[in-house]
Amino acid sequence: MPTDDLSVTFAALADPTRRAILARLADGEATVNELAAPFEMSLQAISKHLKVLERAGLISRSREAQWRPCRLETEPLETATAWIEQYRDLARDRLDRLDQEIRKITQKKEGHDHE
Amino acid sequence: MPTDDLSVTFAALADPTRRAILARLADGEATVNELAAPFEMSLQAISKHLKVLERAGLISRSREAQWRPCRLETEPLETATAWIEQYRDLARDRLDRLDQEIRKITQKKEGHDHE
DNA sequence: TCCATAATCAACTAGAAAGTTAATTAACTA
DNA sequence: TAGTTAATTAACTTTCTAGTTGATTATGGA
Repeated sequence: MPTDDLSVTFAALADPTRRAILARLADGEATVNELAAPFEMSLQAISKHLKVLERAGLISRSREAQWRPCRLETEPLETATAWIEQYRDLARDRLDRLDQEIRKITQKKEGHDHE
Repeated sequence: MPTDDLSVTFAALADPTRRAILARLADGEATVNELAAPFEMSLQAISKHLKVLERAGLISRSREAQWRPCRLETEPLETATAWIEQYRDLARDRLDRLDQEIRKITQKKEGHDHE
């Protein structure tokens, strides 16, 4: 299993239960039981999912009496989008340049056709 | 293993070798051997990574004689960033509102202090 | 103190992921 | 046709993941 930050972040996002938990947390803090409520699976399974999210830095947990409220942390989300966008943009630029080349060639050809 | 599109995309991105392959492809098409060259692992392993990327729709492959050039496909990258940004923005907005509330309360308190 | 609640830890299982080597397919080349 | 190159498929191993149940820890309340 890769252990670099980006891999850990993407791996954490690669599960619908964990993404649903993050979506819920975008609305505000919640306890483990609250987060577990919508799902069929056991509380222990949710606890494990939270551990994965915490390890990825996507959530943080405090302590209030016997509750451990979770909150969303956006920093790894920034890093993840930054990575994706970098290569999306590079690919886009390259395609734009290709497109321009094709246009140039096509225009030249059309010019010759008309003369 | 979850099989929904987003999970498949994020899982594909959760590996440094695969991300390096995508980074290379942002520069333009490449064959399997070209993509494999920078890595220590076997060609077969790279072939498997490419299969994962293809299944996620992150690359497409054509055929030219005995070569199968790979190209980057950006559509799943868009979907992935869209998901992330949605919840990042929701969380950001919520924090902004919280911040305003705190400011209001602090200003009221300060007002009273000075009267 | 005793009990209930919130959550985690421990041990286990089934299935998936990532790598290996060996064999196979497909296309070009002499 | 025989040989070479590009790439995939097959079989196998090791390690990790995601879930289970049962036991344990930590806190608060009667």
